[in-house]
Amino acid sequence: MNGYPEVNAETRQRVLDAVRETGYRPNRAAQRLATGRAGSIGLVMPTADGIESDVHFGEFLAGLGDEAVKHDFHFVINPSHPEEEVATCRRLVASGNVDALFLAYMREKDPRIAMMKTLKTPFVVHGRSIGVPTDYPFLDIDNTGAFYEAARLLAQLGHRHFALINGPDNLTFSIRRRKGTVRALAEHGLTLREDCVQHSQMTDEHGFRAMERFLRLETPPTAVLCSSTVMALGAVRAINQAGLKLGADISLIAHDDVLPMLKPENFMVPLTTTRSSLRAAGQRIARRLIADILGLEALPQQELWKTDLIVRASTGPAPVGK
Amino acid sequence: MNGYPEVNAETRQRVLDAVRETGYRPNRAAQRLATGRAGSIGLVMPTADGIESDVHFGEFLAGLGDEAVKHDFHFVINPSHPEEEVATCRRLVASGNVDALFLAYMREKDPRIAMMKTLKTPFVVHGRSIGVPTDYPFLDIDNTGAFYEAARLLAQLGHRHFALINGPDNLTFSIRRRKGTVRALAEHGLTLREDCVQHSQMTDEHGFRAMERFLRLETPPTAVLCSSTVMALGAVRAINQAGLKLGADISLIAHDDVLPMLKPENFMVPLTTTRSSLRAAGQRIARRLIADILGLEALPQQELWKTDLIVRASTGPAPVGK
DNA sequence: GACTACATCCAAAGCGCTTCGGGCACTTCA
DNA sequence: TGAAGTGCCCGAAGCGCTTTGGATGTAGTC
Repeated sequence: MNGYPEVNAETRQRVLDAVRETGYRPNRAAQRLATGRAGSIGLVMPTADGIESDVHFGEFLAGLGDEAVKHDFHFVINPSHPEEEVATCRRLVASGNVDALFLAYMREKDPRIAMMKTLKTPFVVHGRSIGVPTDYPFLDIDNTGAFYEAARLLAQLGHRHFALINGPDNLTFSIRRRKGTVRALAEHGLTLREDCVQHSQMTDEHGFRAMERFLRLETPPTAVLCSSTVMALGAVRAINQAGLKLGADISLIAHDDVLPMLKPENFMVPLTTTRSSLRAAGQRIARRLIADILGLEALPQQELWKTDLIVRASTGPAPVGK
Repeated sequence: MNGYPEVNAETRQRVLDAVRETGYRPNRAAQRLATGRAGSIGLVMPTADGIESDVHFGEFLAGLGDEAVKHDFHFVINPSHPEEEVATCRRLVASGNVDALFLAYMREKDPRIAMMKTLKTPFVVHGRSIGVPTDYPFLDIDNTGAFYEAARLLAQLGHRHFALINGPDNLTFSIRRRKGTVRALAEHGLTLREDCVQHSQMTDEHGFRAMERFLRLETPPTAVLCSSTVMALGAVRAINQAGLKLGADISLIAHDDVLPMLKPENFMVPLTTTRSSLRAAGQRIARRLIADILGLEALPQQELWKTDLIVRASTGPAPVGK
């Protein structure tokens, strides 16, 4: 069954027939015990009572799945309180249950990376940390670049007052997006005011609340960057509710993870976006992990994907006099 | 380490100390091989290139995780093409990799149930099938009742023309919701016209398209039932775009799975909903599965949760003359 | 003092698989 | 004709754990 070269074709056929008839499946646990491998990718899912789930997680998982199914791999998902991720990762690997680990939700100086480097289990990071040596395998999108270009476009359109509706402030993608924004503004002699920045889970409600808050400011922003189309949803609602015209009174660019659930082109005013498919990232990471485990093709260890800046109707020149 | 009663307290302490010092973790594969169990719940994730991922899946998973983390259980997720779910389930169980299986996305006469009954592995179904004996463990919400009551409320408000924006037509929750709707209408001498029904994946875009289509009809509906707040999002947009007033010209009730990402109370016009927390369902199912595996408390094998009908501003009396 | 009764500890068996080194039968070559 | 080689098959070892039936030592009993 395992493709040894010295067995007779006829004998092999007999075995295979028997397998089919009896519906035999090798016991994975025994297989793993004997070989040390069993076709599984481990991941830690941050969750706990009261902690909001993240839509993006499911989409990413779908991508991992697309690829995994092709090689008969499965996932071992270890739920964990977000505070205990390092310990959970270590335990997951030590349990000998997984052939490789996938790491996400990177933070600044993320301790998981150093920990993983001490082990021999292959891993790939989705995203990148900050403040630790960049010598680990990762796949990230150019968050800094994406938001730099988005902010630059808005600045070129004459906008002077910016706001940023961002993801959680401890995650590195948020940090980089902010950095990219600030850099673009600086080049135009502008700054991002502290009261025009929101960091939170990426839900509709947080987007709405943030935008509402911005619009109550003495000098409200005319240009808004938004870390997710889900947050943009809320932001747009707040804009409408305030009687403002998106793309005229106020411009907005959102990052689009290409969630099938919610497409920026279908917004009442189609959104200008920085785009990068989360699902594609999942597929790619699964591919790399599996190639690594199986010793197939050597794929690049570090990848930084550019995002697309797609201009639609939600951006326009700054309103005069603002 | 495994709590045998005959070992000296002092000896045990020595062992435990050693464990701590060396960071020893039992190999799960070996553990499973020896005991036949290893603390894992299996689930099959329907996915494939080109198949849209489902937001609801992630939320449900979070619920499972909340509970699993308390007992140090993990999940084994086996991605599978939706067409091959039965085979994948069988294989997952046969692989001896999971202590229990969780089944979702139930269809009519779902073959997975009969298959699982022939095995000894515990399982719980999320939802219920139709057309097979109801003697298997499940947790479902009363979809028929939910949509019956929602439709009845709208009928009582004087609505005569109904539409239904539903999930995929092969899933039983969709079938039951439709049945509940039809039943309520029948009691008021009304029918649900075939061209006022939409079955599709529950995304914003499908909601929008469906609503657009309905509004182009000669006699457009004034009352709309919607299987998800995500679809309602699109539907509401179409309503706005047509210049109609939600809650006045047209009434809408959506089913709310309590997704943190998108709250019906935050819609521009807050949505009337039938509510049942998907995450809570996940927690409960994990609880039942784990109790079963560990032989803890005996929990009910079949549960049918009522939904809440929460009236907000998206429903109102039928416009006169319609 | 011999014997039973405990309290502990330990060693062997076995979970189901993979790997690997022999071993058997047969062929080829000098 | 014997040695060397080849094709194929199979049995034994071992992966790291749990379980269990002694074995060992000590205390209590008559």
